[in-house]
Amino acid sequence: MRAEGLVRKGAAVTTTPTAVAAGGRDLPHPAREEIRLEDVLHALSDPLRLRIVRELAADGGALSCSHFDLPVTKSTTTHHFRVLRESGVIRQVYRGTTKRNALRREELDGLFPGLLDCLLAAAGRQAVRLGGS
Amino acid sequence: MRAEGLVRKGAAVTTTPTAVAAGGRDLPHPAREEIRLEDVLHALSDPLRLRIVRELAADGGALSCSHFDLPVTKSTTTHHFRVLRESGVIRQVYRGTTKRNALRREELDGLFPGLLDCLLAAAGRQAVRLGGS
DNA sequence: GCCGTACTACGAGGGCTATCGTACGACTCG
DNA sequence: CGAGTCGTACGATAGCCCTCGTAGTACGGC
Repeated sequence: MRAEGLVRKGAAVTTTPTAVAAGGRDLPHPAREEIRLEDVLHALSDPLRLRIVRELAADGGALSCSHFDLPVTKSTTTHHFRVLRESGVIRQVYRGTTKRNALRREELDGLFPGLLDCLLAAAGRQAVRLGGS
Repeated sequence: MRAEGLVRKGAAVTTTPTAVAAGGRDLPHPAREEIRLEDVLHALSDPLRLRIVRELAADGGALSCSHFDLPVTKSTTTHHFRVLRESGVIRQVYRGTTKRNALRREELDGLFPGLLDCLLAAAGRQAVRLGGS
């Protein structure tokens, strides 16, 4: 399928980098005031994303994407991190070949005091209740 | 399929206030232990459902579906209430031609202490911040 | 018995989401 | 430079979700 849209791209093509994802490699984050509760709840309503957030909170620092051993492919992992970033839950910063992911804890606490701790506590309780660690 | 629709309580039913309450129509609710945090968060990630829950919490009692003036049709309203019920957020009981909707506050507080209050507070803060009521 | 009210069931449409595979770009180290 | 690692972009697929309209059921009152 896929018509032969690309013909040995490395050959005679101009190879202009288009700088779309190049350049400073900045990632779009919502401003603090733009974070919406519904988006945060939706982001955390996925088991995989909730697990990511729990691990980030447990570590307290910044972890790379590859640090997580998730039962999905890299593409899907990228997708989930993007959802978390665009909802304002985490902040992503490039650092060499890896990316550092960290909770936006202070901002979230400012917007919704106590919510993050309540959610993490609830998730932890449920994990214990369901036989998890 | 409806072979069990023969409940027909019209006869000499005990009319216990708590059990079958006011009708032969029972609605399926998840047991307390079956309530999952992800489902609750997903249920509350919809603006309409979050609004319903806020009104229920503000009233503190049981409100009928038709009490809410939502910008959707009745079918959609039914759908949203069903999502809230099946996720364990609210309890629905028939009473005559109407249905009473109430938060399952005690059970939720038992499972996830403080979570509901945090969520309601966060929703209230956001409503104020966004110029709403 | 009959009608109005309150809500449900079912089916359909349109959009979003989760997942994957493949191809590609950016960076580091030999 | 070349190879390897880390992550992204794009296309595709399947499934879920929100919405609606129509038709139907249960209850209460006339």
